[in-house]
Formats: sequence, structure tokens, C-alpha cells
Amino acid sequence: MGIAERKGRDKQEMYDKILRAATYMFLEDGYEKTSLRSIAEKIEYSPATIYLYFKDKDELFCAIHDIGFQMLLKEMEAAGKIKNPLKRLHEIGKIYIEFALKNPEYYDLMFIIRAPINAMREKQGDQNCWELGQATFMLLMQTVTECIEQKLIKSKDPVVASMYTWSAVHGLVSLKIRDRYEVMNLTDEQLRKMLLQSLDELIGLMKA
Amino acid sequence: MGIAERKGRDKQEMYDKILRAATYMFLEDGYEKTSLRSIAEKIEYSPATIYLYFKDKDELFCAIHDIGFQMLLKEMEAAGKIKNPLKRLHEIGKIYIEFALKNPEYYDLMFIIRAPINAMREKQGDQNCWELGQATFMLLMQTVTECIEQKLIKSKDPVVASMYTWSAVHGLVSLKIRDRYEVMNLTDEQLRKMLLQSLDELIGLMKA
DNA sequence: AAACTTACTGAACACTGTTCAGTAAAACAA
DNA sequence: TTGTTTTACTGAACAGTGTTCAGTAAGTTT
Repeated sequence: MGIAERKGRDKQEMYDKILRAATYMFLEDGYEKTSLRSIAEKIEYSPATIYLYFKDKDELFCAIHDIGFQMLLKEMEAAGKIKNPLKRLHEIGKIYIEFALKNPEYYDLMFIIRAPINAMREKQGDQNCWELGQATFMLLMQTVTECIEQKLIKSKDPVVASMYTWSAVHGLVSLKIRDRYEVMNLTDEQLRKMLLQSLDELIGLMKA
Repeated sequence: MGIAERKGRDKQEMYDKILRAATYMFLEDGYEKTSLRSIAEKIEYSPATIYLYFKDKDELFCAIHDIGFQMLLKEMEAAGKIKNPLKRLHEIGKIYIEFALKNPEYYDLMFIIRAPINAMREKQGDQNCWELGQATFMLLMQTVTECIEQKLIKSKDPVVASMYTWSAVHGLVSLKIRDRYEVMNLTDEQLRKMLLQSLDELIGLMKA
């Protein structure tokens, strides 16, 4: 049985090796400039080898997408410990914005680029692949629900309130990541302050 | 002088021909699946011909991006006529959302895809290319400023308020266009209603 | 009519994602 | 130990992409 175990370990190690190289290059050069050929070259294998471990490029990037969500969820743990749901909501927003500013490539892959979504759709029956995104959304939803129950915010519908909260914050960071604030001519630091100030203001508006 | 005029017209017609074919195929198949070779085939010229009229693919799509903004600005004219700035703000939001839902490919190109931004950056001195985006933002900014002046909304800083308003609405539609609402399992109609309801709620929160 | 310019092209270049027949090495069975 | 089967990997091919360039035919100018 030792041979089968060793082969299983070898397989997992190879999978991880490809994933690490891909992640490294993706963070370095961005999605558009990370090719399977360049990843293969980095690990000193043929491009065809990658297809023994991943169905296609989309599936490989889906795995990186999942790493990004695990990172985000880990950061969200801190917010999860805050008792006051309104403070928690605010903290969730801040962590989300800081995560996006610190990890723009991950954020892009998690919330904008279509590749991981394509890969998840192909695994129709596999509900697991959506669970990371759902976990993040559930934390927000739960927090918003508690805010509503304790009458800390004006909104009554938790789904709608979760939606515009997420959208607002996503809009803030995604317009930055896709370079659409250039019309405003701000430095990075000015922009960062403005994003956090916008969040503050939004939370202020939501407050009952 | 007739020859020079005729050659100028010919050049403009060729430019328009390429742009129309590109726009048609882009709206039909989306950005990812619209290649210069396929555009060239449609107009029955060689791919190399396109480079006589456009610097590269990014510049061609920048021209389509501009058409999208012209369309959006035209739709915004209706909102421009509303005297009450808060009602106008609400209408601007609605028009923005409806535009995105009706023209997802244009919206994607205008606010998410990097190609047009790359092309505009290359024309550093040419401030004209940013003016369409700025015009849209200026209408929002002006409306928000009037709301603040007339104490119709709580916010005091027009830049911040414009920013989170734009971001919120952009977030709503861009998460849809990039298929990130699938975690929520909603039909298109349910989603559309929810987007508009979120906008209503946001405006409600903003109200003084 | 000769010379020059312009608009266009086919082919090339360098790259991409993906597949497949072939092969060497590992594992298995006798 | 040997023969057979399986596995992991590869080089090459396929079909496609954006972009450039030397060559050419037609139009324009002298």
C-alpha cells in the first residue's frame, strides 16, 4: 500500500507545485500575462503536463480564486468576533476594502474575472465550489440581519440591504482596480482615504 | 481639390466601416470572442488593413467605448431636465442601471474592460478621450452638489457622496454582468427588481 | 510617360490554449 | 526475473490570436 500512498502524495505535490507556480506568476504579472506555457516553463515541465492535474486554465485559476477567498475569510475572522453588529458591519467593510487594496490581483480574480465562474459552472453538481463565496456573503447577511433585528439600521429587508452594502463596497474597489478613477486625478493615498471615507459615510447613512 | 476631398471621405468611410463591423461583432459575441481577423473577414479586407486606421485593437475598442458613453449621455439627457435634484439623482441611478441591463457588453467595455483605458493612456496629451467619462461623472457631481446645497441629502462632501453613489450603482450592475450574483440563485427579473430596489433604498438612506 | 505615393495584402513572427500519439519508467502479475 | 500493463510525461500538431513588413497594384503627381 506504500506505493499507492506515495503515488498519491506525488500527485498532490505536483498539483501544489503547479498551483504555487501559477499563483506566483499571476500575482507577479496579472491574469492576462500568465500563460500555461510560462507556468510550465517555471516548473520545468511540458505545458501538456498541466492538463493531467487541471481540466483547463479556468480550473487552475479557479483554484487560485479559492485561495483568495480563504485569505479573505481568514481576515474576516477578526470582524466575526465583534459583538455589536453595526460595528461588525463597518469592520467587514474596512477589511474588504483593505483586502482589495492589498491584493488587487486576487480581488480581480475573485470578483471580476470570469474564468473561475466558468470553471465552477462546469462542475454543476459540485456545490462545494460556490461555498467560499457564499460563506463571505453569509457573514455579511447575518450581520445585516442582526443590525435589522436590533434596529441599528433603517433597512428592513436583509437581502436588499446586504446587496447594496456589498455592491457599494465592491463598486468602490473595483472601479479602482479597473482604473476608472483616473477621471478624478487622485493619488493612491488620497483615493484610499476616500474609499474608507465613503464606507464611513455609507455606514453613517445606514444607521437608524 | 476634389481628389483630396474624395480621399478624405473614403478614409472616413473605411474607418466607419471597420468600426461598425467591430461594434456589430462585439455586441453579438462579446469582447473576448471578437478578433481583428474576424472583423477583417466581415468587411472582406485583410487584418493588416485595420492597422491603417487604428493603432491597435485597444484603440478600436476605445472608439466603441466612446460610442457607449455617447449613448449613456443621451439617455441621461432626460434626467438632466428634472428640476428637483434628488429626483434627478434617483433618475440618474435608474437610467444607469437600465442602461447596464440593456447594454451589458457596452457597459462592460465602458466600466470594466481595460482595453479602452490602455488606449486612452497612450494618448497622454489628448484630454479629449477622458471627457465622455468626465461628462457623465460631472452630471452626477453637479446633481449631488445641488442636493447638498438644498439640504436634500445628509452628505456634506460632494466628491465623497458622488463617489459612493456611483460606486454603489456600479457595484450593483457590475456584479451582475460578471456573474457574481449566482450565489443568490435569482431569476433575471427578480435580480432586476432587486437592483432597482437597492437603488431606491440607497436614495432613501441618503435623504436628509 | 515616368516617378512617386497610397492602400492593401500574404506571409511571417511570436504568442496562446488544448489535444494526441508515442515513449520511458514504474508498477503489477506470473 | 520477465513479460505485460499502467502511468506520467513529452514533442508536435492544431487552431487560433495581435501585430508587423516587404511587396505590389492602382492612383496621383510631375
